[in-house]
Amino acid sequence: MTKRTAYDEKLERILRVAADIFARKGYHQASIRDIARATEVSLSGLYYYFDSKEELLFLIQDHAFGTLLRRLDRVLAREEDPRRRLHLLIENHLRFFIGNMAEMKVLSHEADSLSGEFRRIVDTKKRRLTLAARSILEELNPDPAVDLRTATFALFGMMNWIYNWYREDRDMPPEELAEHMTQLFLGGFLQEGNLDNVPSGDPSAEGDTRIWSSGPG
Amino acid sequence: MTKRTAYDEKLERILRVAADIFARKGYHQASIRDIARATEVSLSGLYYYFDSKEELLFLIQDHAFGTLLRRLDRVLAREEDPRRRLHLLIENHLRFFIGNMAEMKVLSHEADSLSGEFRRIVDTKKRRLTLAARSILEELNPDPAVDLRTATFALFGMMNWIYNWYREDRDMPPEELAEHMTQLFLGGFLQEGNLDNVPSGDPSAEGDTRIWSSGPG
DNA sequence: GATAGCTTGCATCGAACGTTCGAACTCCCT
DNA sequence: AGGGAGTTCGAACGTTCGATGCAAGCTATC
Repeated sequence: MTKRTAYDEKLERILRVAADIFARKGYHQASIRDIARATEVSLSGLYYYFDSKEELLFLIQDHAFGTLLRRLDRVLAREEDPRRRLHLLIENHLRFFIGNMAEMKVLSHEADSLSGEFRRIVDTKKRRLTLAARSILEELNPDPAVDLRTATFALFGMMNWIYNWYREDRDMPPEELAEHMTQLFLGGFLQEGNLDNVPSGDPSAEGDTRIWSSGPG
Repeated sequence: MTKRTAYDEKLERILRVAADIFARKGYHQASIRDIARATEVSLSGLYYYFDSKEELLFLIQDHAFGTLLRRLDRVLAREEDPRRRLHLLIENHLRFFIGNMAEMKVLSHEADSLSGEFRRIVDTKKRRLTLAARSILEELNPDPAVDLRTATFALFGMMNWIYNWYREDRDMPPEELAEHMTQLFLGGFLQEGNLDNVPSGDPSAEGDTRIWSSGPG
């Protein structure tokens, strides 16, 4: 059924190039003229493939999120152990993120730039992803003192923030990064087994030694 | 020295209102006319307080970051224990973040909107904050297998992401959130003492499913 | 009541923006 | 060879933007 027409291919090319530009300059900064120049399609010619700049943004986001979710479903389908499921979710997320930095930056950064029906559709997909993560965390039977909402968003924060710092030529590949983050999230930063409560301030503290003093008094 | 003139107060009010607008509409979306309307200062009147829209954005970011760093210095000065220092950093960060959501959203979201000298100055402050966190993590003597760069940015991701989900009326106050995140980061999601490595796949498992395919080759 | 700092309204500039429209081109089916 | 649908284009529209200039008025301090 889904025949691969020339139309489809050109549209996908436009989406890819536009995502790059949106990622680099920001959605509102980037002009349709920029995209026309980069795609080598005329200004008016672009409007044959979408009705408005906002729809173009929507198509990028929806396509990216759809792919991410589809892969997640596929990957999670054949694993039951909660820890491994968490690891798979993180790996899937990071792999796709790093492999499609532009799209994912647009997704993270321009969430508010959509409105109306466009916004609703993307938000629904986002919610599905959040719930998937949350339900895995539930399966893990965490310390009941842990707030699940906080933990879920902490996890996504950890993962999604990478577009602010990750460099392919400098940082480890996604699979390795996924291991690190899984380990970290499941309690891996300090190796020591005993984790008594994080200390609250001790009133009998020492003098006024400023250990880390870098800045203005 | 620093006398509190009417000029200063009005400027700060402008910065505050402008931050609100930038946070809500985005920097490029918001017009100087929007800010004139909201501050009830005339269009030309605004330009008495800054020379360009970009400088206005810079003033907001620099002021917010400056305050954050100043408070951090003060708070860390009287604590030596690395765990408590980490807790203080997180608490300071979240408290300021949540108390100044608009400014911090602008800071996180419009980092790329500055250029030249403005950009340089803000980047320097950002770097100082990153290094402060990193050096505390070093003091903690973590599992040497942990990559410090990754861990540092994971921590900031966890914290900075909150502007995407935190609601004052729904979520816990910053102090409590700081405890949760400190606990989480130091290894608190699962309570169990023994954290053997995150499971690598058990070869005796089901069929040919690749359970945990990590790492290149 | 003069002086300096601050503020206003209004008019205007050039540049850039998203979008539209009718004409033209290309390709395939007959 | 011809026709029609699908695709592409150049040119232009109307609007908004950041920024500036200017004459006038306000207000507080000496």
